[in-house]
Amino acid sequence: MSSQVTIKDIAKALNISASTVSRALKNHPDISRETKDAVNELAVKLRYKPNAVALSLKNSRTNTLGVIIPEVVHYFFSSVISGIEDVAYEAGYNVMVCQSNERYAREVINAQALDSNRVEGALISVSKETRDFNHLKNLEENGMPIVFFDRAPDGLDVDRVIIDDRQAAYNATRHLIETGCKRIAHLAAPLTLGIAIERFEGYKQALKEYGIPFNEDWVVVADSFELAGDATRNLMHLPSPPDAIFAVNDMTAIGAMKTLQRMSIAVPQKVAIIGFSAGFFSDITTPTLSSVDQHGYEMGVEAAKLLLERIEKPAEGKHKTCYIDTHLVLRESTRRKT
Amino acid sequence: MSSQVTIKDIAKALNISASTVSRALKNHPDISRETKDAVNELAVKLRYKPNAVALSLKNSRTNTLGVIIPEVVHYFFSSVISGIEDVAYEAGYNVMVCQSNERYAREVINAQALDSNRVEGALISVSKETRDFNHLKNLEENGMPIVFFDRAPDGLDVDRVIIDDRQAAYNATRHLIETGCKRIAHLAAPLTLGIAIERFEGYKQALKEYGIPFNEDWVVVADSFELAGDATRNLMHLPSPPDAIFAVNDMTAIGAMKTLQRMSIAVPQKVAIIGFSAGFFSDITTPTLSSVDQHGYEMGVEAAKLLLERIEKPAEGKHKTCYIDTHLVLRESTRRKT
DNA sequence: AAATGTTCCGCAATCGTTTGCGGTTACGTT
DNA sequence: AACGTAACCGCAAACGATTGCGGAACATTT
Repeated sequence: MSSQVTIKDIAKALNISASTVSRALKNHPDISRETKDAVNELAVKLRYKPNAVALSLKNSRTNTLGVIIPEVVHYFFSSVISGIEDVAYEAGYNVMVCQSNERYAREVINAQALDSNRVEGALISVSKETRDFNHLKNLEENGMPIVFFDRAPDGLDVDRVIIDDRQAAYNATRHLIETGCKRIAHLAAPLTLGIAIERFEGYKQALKEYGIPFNEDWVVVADSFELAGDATRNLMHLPSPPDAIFAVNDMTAIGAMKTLQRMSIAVPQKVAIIGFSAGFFSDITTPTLSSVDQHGYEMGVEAAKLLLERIEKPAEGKHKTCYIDTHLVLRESTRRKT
Repeated sequence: MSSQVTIKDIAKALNISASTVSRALKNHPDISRETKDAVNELAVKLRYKPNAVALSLKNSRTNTLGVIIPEVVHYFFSSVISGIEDVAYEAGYNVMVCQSNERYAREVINAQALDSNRVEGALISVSKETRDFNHLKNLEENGMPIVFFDRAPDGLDVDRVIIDDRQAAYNATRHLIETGCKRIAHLAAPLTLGIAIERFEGYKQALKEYGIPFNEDWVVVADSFELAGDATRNLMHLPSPPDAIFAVNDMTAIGAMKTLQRMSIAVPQKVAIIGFSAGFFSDITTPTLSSVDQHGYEMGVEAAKLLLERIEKPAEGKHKTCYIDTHLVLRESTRRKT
């Protein structure tokens, strides 16, 4: 019952050797028509399925891609997974998804699991906690192709598919400026994350280019719905409160928006808000949220493609950085250009 | 470089047999202290990692759980995955996630993939298209333990972890009634899905018990943000428009809410709305959305636990249905009790 | 001195599949 | 009658790790 049908079972039942069965199933010319027919008939009758595990061992090819992401429950990351899955599926690969839950320790274990399971390549977005990349370097030194997406380790020569965070942040900030905002706050992510720094830099760059003085008080580390509440309240109680907020991600932006509404501050008239990610809930808030679309699905597709490329012909020296286009999705939480 | 270190490599380097290396690594008493030390030292030096594929073949245990879900990009499903992952991880299992994308054909392929990869058990939520369950029955007949969650095949004796959809729908509808609504519409999912029927039944039952006549015109099949728009407009243009809407899921509820706002109909004063799922975006709408919390994470945890139980001691005859508690999350889109 | 025990290690089979090589028929050719 | 040649098929090794069994070398006991 519980034991799966093997090639040997078929062989035994037909009184032939396992090799013959194997060849018959692959339509090898050495095997006679009758034998093939008999084998095939019995195979479907017994519901024979090749044992992928045995094949993996034999071929040293698992046909599996590994993925390590911080958390599936974010629209952006699950979009990426969708993109990865579609490409992998098309190419005959399976996908093994691991979550780090934004924990470094768990990420290390995940990396080991991928290693032990001999996945043929890994797609990785590092956790917020991760500062040391040795577990990932080891992976690569062991010969595992890796493509990083969205969050890549800084200062390492690796393949990565990312967005131009600085540019995107610049664009978002510029839009606020161009729609008349002058006192622009930034809710940032912990500056351990490379992308957090990039976005912060883009923000500063836009201010600079438009001759708006940078005000330290208007930059607060707050990168979640919950944290945005306090941060926003504090900002609005400053002697000189901001008239716009650029948030490092959508949930933070929404947290800020909700708080402003509770304080009866009109969005976008008094304070404009722009987020980052364009998770689809940016569509459902009132007012709807302007945001930077990161195109998660696309990113997943490109990352998986690049990884498959690396698996086919490994490491031809140079590592590659692939940029995914972003674009501003302008909705109701920012003002219109005049 | 690219080839992984095996037990044989260690054996060769130390001029001992593979068996000895294996035993040394497992601290077998037959092996002398010195040999063990030598082996262990070399093992860490060479970064030896046991080949999980070879182990799987030997033990006929892959230590992997398979999951088939409609789409990861829904908060509910990704929550479930999180729950599953945490339990699996704790028990030393890996998780292989497949998406059906709500397509029957893809679900069949997914099932085959799980079969071929010899996962030790499967956690499945069927697609909207799926009417024929033979691919899943085959799996089970081949000895693969399966636990269904949320969406289980109707009329089949299987293990499942679900919510009491009828009761939950009843509760939601009752709440509308008790807060003074009298003309309650229902935006339903296609009635191919068992859970759609159950929710519809719960809705009707509440009406009946409170002596409110059932009005066919107020039940519309619409189960997405987009579909909710038209449905809601049509409903509100009826000679006798509803004063409340019970939607089969949150996105639909939000679609309805957005549409009402665009029609300048006050929520919840003119029309109250309650959704189903309590995805966390129910928190971010304005007004915030009342909903039925399905506890996705919990469901994942329970489903994984049940599956592990079945894997340990298989099919002791009876199949089990495990109900996850739901509860009403009352927020601003419904009226308050008086 | 012989028997017994102890310590340590290797042989070989196993999991399921593939594949090079060789072997067995049957048939046709000279 | 002897040989060549297709046409079919099986043996065995390999992938990496585990494990029952047996064996060599040495120490201890009688």
